[in-house]
Amino acid sequence: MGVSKTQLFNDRQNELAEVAKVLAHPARVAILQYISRQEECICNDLVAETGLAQATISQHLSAIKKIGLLRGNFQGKNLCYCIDSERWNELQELFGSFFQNIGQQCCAPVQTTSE
Amino acid sequence: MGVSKTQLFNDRQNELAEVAKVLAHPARVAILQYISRQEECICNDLVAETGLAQATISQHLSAIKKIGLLRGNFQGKNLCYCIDSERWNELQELFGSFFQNIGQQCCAPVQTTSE
DNA sequence: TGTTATTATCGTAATATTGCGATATATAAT
DNA sequence: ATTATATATCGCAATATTACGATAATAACA
Repeated sequence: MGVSKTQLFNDRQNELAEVAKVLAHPARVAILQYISRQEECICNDLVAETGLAQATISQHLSAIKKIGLLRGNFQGKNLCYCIDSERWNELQELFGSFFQNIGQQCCAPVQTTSE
Repeated sequence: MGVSKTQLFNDRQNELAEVAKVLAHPARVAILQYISRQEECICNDLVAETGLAQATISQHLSAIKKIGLLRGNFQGKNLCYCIDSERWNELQELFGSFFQNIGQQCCAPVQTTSE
């Protein structure tokens, strides 16, 4: 098989999983962190920074782009990447409320008093 | 290849990716949400709830367990699952600060004034 | 002990991901 | 147009994930 049965789950669950999949590789985590640190966005410094091949970095970038997190624009001669901050906030909210909601309910102390 | 080069990244990046990998499937997202909703933890209701086979659910549970999020104890006759709330808070913090840190820096408005 | 119900593990097939070299595309400068 | 540099895409091999049926292990009860 190997195919996730996404139709069994709701949109929110599928979106959260989709985004988590992008964060599920340390290279992409590192790329996001690196891009955010740069005043001027970057290009293929990521190759030097991470030690991965250029083709591999490009692939990771396109995964990040696929969920709407990456913006690229030319600044003089270089193509500079940049995180879409609006989308970032959206995802922060998505994950934030996910952790919050479950955290509030999980392992609530069992009342052994009246039963 | 197909092997992630984790040695190129730091522990925090690898842990975040490891956890994200667990959240990267809607079934596991749904399982976490379902478990947290139940007063009494659950057993194989997840099979009925999700429509996945029992073996598949068990696999997903073991992925959740692998990152320390699952506790199981016998309550009467049934094995009942429960989220480890201490670990949950830890991961909430991990993701929270990840989103926060990048959110603060990303796409900072370029100062075109003095340059 | 034997039965029933629940959960875990094994084996396997289908599909997805990771990584990279090679190559194509795109942009800026010559 | 040509060259140099940066980025994207293709094709492939290795590995990982997903799903499930079959089967084993576990626990409560008769």
